[in-house]
Amino acid sequence: MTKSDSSLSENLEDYLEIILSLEKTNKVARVKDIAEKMGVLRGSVTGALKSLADKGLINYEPYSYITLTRKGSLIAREITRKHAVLKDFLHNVLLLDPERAEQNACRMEHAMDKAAIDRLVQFIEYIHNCPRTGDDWIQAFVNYYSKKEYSMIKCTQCLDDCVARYQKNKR
Amino acid sequence: MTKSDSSLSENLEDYLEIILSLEKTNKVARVKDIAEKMGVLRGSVTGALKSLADKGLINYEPYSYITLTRKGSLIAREITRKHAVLKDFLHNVLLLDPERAEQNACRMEHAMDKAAIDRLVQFIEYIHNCPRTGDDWIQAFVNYYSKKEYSMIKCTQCLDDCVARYQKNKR
DNA sequence: GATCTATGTTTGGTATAACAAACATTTTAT
DNA sequence: ATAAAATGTTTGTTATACCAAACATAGATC
Repeated sequence: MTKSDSSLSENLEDYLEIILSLEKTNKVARVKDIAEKMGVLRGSVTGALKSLADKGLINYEPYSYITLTRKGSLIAREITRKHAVLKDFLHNVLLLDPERAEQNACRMEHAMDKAAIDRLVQFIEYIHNCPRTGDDWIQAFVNYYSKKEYSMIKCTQCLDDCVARYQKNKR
Repeated sequence: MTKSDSSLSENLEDYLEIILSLEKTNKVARVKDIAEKMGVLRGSVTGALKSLADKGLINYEPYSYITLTRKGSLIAREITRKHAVLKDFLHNVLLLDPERAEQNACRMEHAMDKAAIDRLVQFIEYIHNCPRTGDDWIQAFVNYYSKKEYSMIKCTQCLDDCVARYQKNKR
């Protein structure tokens, strides 16, 4: 495996991700649509496509449609998965608004390796499955961060509810 | 505020962060040390320093020592804070080993905006302060991710312990 | 089937960021 | 005080990635 195969720039990762999403909706990707989604001019896309083709990640012939190779598809799906996981965490756990979650996920997807993402997935799962946490615990986070002084007054009640819910679900 | 002021490349952010850390240990930063920490040759540093000086982020005269301006210091500390928060989360919450936590934090620090980091800080705090979670809950995450099948057998005991600990701390 | 329009490519130029190696300056040691 | 060593800078080249605008091709319309 040559260097150019293993190390993809963030930029080229973005191209792959976009090509995958276009493949899903349109079967194939077109330069015009890629340019639009990347926010660049069509001329800039051609260069990127040559680079991706060199690395064996897309099937590309000038003036023809673009599809991902097996290898390109694997990478594109990996990045798309990272994106989805991060957006889920930012929006549904940290409770950031959808736009901000999306913007941050777009950049973070290039910064985290597989081990970190995999562990984050397990962590999100843990929150949902552990009887001590769950969705209501996440919702209670709103009370925590939205108030200057966190009121611990309701903790007794909250803990009781948590235990009661567990007992109820156990049987 | 001109464009060059507000938008710093990840690369220049790294330089600022390194200059700050060198200032802390050596009062001033030297080209040689910056080059070493950045993993580039000395020649590459000079160009970056000119760029940072242009943006008013460092005090720089050829052949002289380098210090951060007020503005540069603010940005450098902001990035350093992001780095610390992320490393803490990756290592002490997701329980990634220190090296991997560090590597991921290095890249993520450029990807997350202030709102996302601030919310993450609150989330970490919430985990520590909420009676339903806390340090022992994080430790139990090890059991969750390290086993193929998560055993819910000990949940009753864990929940009881959690309640007992809360009652004990309350008085 | 020729023409027009949309789409894709090429070319020349810009900016960032690095290296290698020649060169300049500063500091250290004799 | 001078020579040597360490440190800092410059220059020319490379690679990525973009734009603008000229150019080429393909598809749609008449």
